[in-house]
Amino acid sequence: MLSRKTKYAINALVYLARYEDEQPISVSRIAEDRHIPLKFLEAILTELKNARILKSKKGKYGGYSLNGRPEEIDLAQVVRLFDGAIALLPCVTHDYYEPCEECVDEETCGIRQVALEIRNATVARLKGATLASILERERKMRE
Amino acid sequence: MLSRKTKYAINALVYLARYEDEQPISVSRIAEDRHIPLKFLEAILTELKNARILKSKKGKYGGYSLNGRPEEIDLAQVVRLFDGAIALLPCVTHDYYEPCEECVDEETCGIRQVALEIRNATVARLKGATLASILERERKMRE
DNA sequence: ATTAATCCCATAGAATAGGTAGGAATAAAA
DNA sequence: TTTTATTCCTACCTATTCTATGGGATTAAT
Repeated sequence: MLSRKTKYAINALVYLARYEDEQPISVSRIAEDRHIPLKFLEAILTELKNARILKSKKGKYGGYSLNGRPEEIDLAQVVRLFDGAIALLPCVTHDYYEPCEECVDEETCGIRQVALEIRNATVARLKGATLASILERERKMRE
Repeated sequence: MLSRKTKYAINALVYLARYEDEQPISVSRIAEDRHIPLKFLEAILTELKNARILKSKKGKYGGYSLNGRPEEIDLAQVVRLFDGAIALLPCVTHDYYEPCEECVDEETCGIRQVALEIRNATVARLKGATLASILERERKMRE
């Protein structure tokens, strides 16, 4: 399951994409509109900024903006940032690779194969889930 | 990522399937062979027994046995038992269903669709990963 | 009786999740 | 130049979950 942090992050990003032309948007506006604890969201947006997914503008009338087009920002990036590896096992991740401590022989590990297939399928879908595509889906469903 | 508990459980189950004709097998044997902390494994096998995935025989020469054929026991059952829901969001699980607190409109939620597709694909693969199929994969790979 | 198991209950340290508090720095507007 | 609205920074806090460990009661085969 995704952590609250990740879900809040996704919600905030979708919000920013939706009101793209009103950027920069303040943390407090997003927090109120999406019912996210203010200070918690502040920390989340800071992380997104450090990861260069968002950019910020300080001072009055400042706030956060997407650092890139909604087509370029996808859920794989966000999930990895907050929840770490997407895979079920450390030995099938690309970014966070580590052997399984208890794995006697990685080459012939039957669980590993399954985990690898699941990872590949999941990553592909998360990468396909860009902010743009999420907004598009929502638009279609509202009809 | 799967918890250690789940990984230990899977390892123990594969071990039992592999030495099916030597059942019942004691906790201490599995713990030593697979390098799992004894008392921790004891608790894990108790849970598997309560879930009727294993059965036990007390006293000398006792131990644990699979409660069913290796074709009938799959990773979806095990993962659900120890790590809970497989889905990324509570609103797309079957067993543990809960709405997302912050979700304004579940019907038109764009993230939900993605999460649902991922869940379906993942569950299908985990259900396909029976103990029998895992052993079969390992056999093939050793060639 | 002895031995080798499971069963049962309680405890505990470490890490993580989720959230809070207060104030400094910055920048636009009045 | 003061006010106002914002991000930035640092520190803290609590509850829960994860990963175990310890001791002894019960059961059953030899």
